Amino acid sequence: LRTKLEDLVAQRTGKSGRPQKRGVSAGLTREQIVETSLAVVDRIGVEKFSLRELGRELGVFPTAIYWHVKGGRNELLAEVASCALRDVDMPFDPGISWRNWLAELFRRYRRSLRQHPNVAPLLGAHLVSNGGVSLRLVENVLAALHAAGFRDMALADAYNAVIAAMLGFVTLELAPLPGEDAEAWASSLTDRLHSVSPLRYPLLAQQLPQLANSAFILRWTNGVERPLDSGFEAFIDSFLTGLEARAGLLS
Amino acid sequence: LRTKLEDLVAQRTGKSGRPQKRGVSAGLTREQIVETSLAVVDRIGVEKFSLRELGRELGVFPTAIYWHVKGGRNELLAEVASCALRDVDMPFDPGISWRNWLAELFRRYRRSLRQHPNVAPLLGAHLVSNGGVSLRLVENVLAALHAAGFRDMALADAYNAVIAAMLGFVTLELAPLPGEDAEAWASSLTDRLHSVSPLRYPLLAQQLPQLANSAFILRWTNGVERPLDSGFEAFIDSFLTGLEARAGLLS
DNA sequence: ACCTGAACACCGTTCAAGT
DNA sequence: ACCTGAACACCGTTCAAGT
Repeated sequence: LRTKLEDLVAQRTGKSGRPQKRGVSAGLTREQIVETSLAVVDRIGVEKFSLRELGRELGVFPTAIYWHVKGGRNELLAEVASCALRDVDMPFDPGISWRNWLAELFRRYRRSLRQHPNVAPLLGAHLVSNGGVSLRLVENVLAALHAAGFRDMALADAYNAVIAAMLGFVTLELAPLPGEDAEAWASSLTDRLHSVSPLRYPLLAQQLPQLANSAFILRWTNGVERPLDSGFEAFIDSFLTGLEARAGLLS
Repeated sequence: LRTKLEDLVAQRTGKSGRPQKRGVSAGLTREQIVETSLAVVDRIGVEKFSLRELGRELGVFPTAIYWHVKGGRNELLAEVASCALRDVDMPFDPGISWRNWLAELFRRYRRSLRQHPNVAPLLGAHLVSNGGVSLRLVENVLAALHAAGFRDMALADAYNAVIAAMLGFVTLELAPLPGEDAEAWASSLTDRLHSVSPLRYPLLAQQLPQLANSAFILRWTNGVERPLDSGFEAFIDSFLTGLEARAGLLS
């Protein structure tokens, strides 16, 4: 029954950090909080990211954060997402072909996310942090598609397709492993693949050398350790070729 | 200091459910647990899904679940993911064109996930639950691509592109809203869009009627309330047209 | 204005104990 | 075999209090 007290003690004397400078302003700023949050997410992932851990890192009580960012954890993660995409911005250059411009955008987006892979689930699978993509980038994509000839409804559809293409592959490629029992899960998957029946799954069994741990659904390592470069290029090439064909039909 | 006691009491007397049948086997089965888990995820989403809530729903102590599923929460969510995709399976029919077969697969996948939209983040953004897609489905996709002429490395790349296309759009379309402050966040986004400068963002401002709440990054509602049917069709049409062109270059 | 400190209502998971 | 019950080590968030 005294564990509660111990909890309270642990609140300030966590293994690593602890609040210091008693009674004096720690001089927190919103930017500092967001940047530290990104660093923490980079280190432990969004699943395990907590305001208490962030407080430890900053040397303040976790509750101090709320004064600077009212929205708490959610708002912080949205900021982290847009922070990770700082460098993706790319002015649309009417000199270059719209297709090449989009291809370059896709590659830049992937390069940026590879610097902060743990942010991928935020961008790909949560509405809020979709706001991490800047309106400037949206405008530029619209400009590229406008140059391609898309208008009105066709523009909206093409836009949605482009954003899905930009986020989709990379979200999957960088999808995080299970937090704890990663190696147990990995070995259970390799067992399952090793004992795949060539009768029931002939192609899978035959192509396994090229596919195991290098293909979606069949891998136990994500894109950080094992980038899917050629798959990515195949994907954006297919998509953009098709989009070009679509643009050609626009009258 | 007595709150700990109250916590323990609350453990069995949660608002809704409570363990009954003292001392008698509750007759849990793994299937029952997984199906109830899916129902709970459908109701409250994976973020808020907890073993304690699941225990309440099942009328047992949350710790009882560990006897049936050793892996705890992670293993359960993986099962939930594969459970949600039960009906996606589709035999490859060599009679139909591989392109049409893939298009139909994409639509089936989307239809299935629309029945369980809260499962989308699991499939799109976490390595484990990628295992939710059955090996049968993998084999069939390989068969379709084999019929298209892809071999070896080109097959692996095409496969990765196809899976990314299948999951990517839908993951984004069904991305969940922020749990709590959804309406606060929504109104802040609408404000931001309403006050978009036509000088800095000419296309965005002009196309806003078609884009607001219907386009990625610019919406505050997900695909459950607002399906992006035509965007989806544009996406898969572009991708498949490009893939077809790629297949044509194969020698 | 900015932060501490206590408190509330949650979590996942382990493990001994009951039946 | 199957479940209870207690315990441990965590969470996010609110709010009064300090300075």
